Amino acid sequence: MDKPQKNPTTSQIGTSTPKSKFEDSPVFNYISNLSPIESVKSISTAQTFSSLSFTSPPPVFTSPHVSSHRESRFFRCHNSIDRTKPLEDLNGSVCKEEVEVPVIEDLNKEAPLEDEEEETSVETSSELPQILKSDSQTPDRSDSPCTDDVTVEAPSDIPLGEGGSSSDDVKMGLQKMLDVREANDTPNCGRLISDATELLVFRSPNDSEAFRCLVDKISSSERRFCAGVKSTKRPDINKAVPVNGSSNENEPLAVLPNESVFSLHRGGMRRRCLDFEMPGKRKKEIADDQQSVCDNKAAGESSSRCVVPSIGLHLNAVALSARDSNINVVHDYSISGEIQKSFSGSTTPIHSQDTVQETSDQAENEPVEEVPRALVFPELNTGSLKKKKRVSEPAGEGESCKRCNCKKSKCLKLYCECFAAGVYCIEPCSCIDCFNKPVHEETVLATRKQIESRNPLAFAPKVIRSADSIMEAGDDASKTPASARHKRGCNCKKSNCLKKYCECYQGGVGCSINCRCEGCKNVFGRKEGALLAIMESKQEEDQETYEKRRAKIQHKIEGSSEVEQNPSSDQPSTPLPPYRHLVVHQPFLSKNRLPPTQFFIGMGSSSFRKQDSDLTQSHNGKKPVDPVTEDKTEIMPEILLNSPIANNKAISPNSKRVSPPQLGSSESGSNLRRRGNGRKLILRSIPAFPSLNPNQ
DNA sequence: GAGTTTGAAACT
DNA sequence: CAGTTTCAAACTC
Repeated sequence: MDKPQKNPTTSQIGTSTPKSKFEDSPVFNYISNLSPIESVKSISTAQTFSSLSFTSPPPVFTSPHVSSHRESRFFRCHNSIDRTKPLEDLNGSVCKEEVEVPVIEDLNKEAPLEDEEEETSVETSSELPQILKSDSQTPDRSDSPCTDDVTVEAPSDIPLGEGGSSSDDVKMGLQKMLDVREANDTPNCGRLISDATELLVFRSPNDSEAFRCLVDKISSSERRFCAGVKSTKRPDINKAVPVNGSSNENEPLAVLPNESVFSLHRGGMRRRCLDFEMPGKRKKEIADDQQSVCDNKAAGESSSRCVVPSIGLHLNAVALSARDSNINVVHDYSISGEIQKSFSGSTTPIHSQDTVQETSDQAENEPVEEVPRALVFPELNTGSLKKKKRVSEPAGEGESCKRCNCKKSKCLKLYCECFAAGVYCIEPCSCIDCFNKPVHEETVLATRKQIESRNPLAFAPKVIRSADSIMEAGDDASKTPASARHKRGCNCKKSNCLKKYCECYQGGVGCSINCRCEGCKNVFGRKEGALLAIMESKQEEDQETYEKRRAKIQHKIEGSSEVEQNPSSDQPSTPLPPYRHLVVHQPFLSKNRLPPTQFFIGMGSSSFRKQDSDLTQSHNGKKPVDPVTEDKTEIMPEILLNSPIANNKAISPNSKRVSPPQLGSSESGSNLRRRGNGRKLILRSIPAFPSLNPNQ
């Protein structure tokens, strides 16, 4: 992996522009082949999401893993990019902007270190970076949409973690950086955050909102280290390092974190939940103990925004949260959860590590952090159930951090949003008799397995987004980044797909052939078949013709859209999800890559979906084209043009349940590819699954 | 906040 | 596979 990656890394490092070169390069192709992930970076992020969206089969909470991966990815990307510089800089100058650095600073800040501590801190700082790196790497490997990133990071990481000498150098560099940062403390954090966010944004254009959330999280990376680390690891790390013994520390630290991270990513879901909880209680305690500035920030930030937790976990959640929301509210837990994820990875592994470090740490000082997560959870659990009803945020917003209100399902069925999202219930949940907690991990896993046995895609994101358009670039780089659609489609009869009752609408995607809805007026895209013809023609046509059509369609749409939509008049009436307008823009996207935000938009737009649906319809012929849809067809073309969207076709149009991704996925993917460029996207996402496990 | 509506999930 | 029931979110008042 590393070798091939390097090239990409360099290119990546360069910036977005280099990417194209990359992609073209044989090496890139080779890499892409290796991993399901697509090459395009900007898209890649999106892809990652999409891919992530599919829950990996792993016994553990797959979905969570995914999420964690994603997050990590973002980090990675960041890190990778910045990282290269920083590493170099370490020797001499320090790069402020790098994400990692900020983290380090935070750590230092948070926990003033004594002489011994300083060493530890140094190590810890190194560790942290390593962790980040590792995170990025590992996930990349598995998920690898960001293979490039991974490759980039890999080199840096290796030396840090493994090589003793290198580690020393790294430490030195880190310290320097820390020192510098300390000088700049607050400002740096801001910068770092902003920088990080920017980087992230650039890299992962996919879901604007989701992205934001991610970004926030990333920005919160500081938090993670501060709060999350504090709560879970941080203290441990700081203390643990010394405990372990200076000499040995290096290796263990480097190694463990990485591993843990990996495992976490893969197994992450659970932890994530844990993390969430952690934040609630632990943060405070930790904050008290350590007083870290970071915490303060975290607190302030925590209010922040988004919670992407679910995102990671489930695309659905992400999509939903992002879109619907408006979500400004971020739950602390979400952040913490992320943090934990990043660090903690799989529960067991994490624990082991943590426990080790913690034990040492505990011996020295703070017991609080010591407490094993499991322990923590229980408490949280007990309190959580009732405590809070949903926080001020309407449930919807909170989606990012899922909160449920289950009374009879014990949060062990898909009725439970938390469970469905692959996350544990947390305090904010108002569920009763909740079993979706770390304490009942076994039960949760068993139940999950059961459900998955019934429907392998049960925990996969409901809304599948494909970012490939770019990949397909062959068609048009400009094309919409990705289309999204509901995996199964909706079955709305009364809501006209204009309310959140409709999962398609809720997910911010248009209805597709897969939908069995009646009177569909989905603002994001009505289900219709007419588009097929267009699609086909589109494929046939040269890009130029394609674009021409697009322009025409757009014009038509612009003019007609209101009229057509009018039937519903819904658009106006129903608040459009944030993406909507974005979607509109997409069509316009030219070959030039869209800014991240744009991609986002595109992703969100359901319209693309329709294309897929249309195509599928033509093939399947399942649903007769609705009269309404026909009207829409005009609109659809835009979408079609824009979206290379992958089709779910993997999913049987009729069947409610999606065929298992794994088996079908590849096939479906092939099928998709056959049909059109757009379809590829879906398939790719599927491949990601396997990767997760193996990496572990 | 309580009650109703809605559609997915689960069950038969 | 289709129909029914259960469930919890979304929505309304």
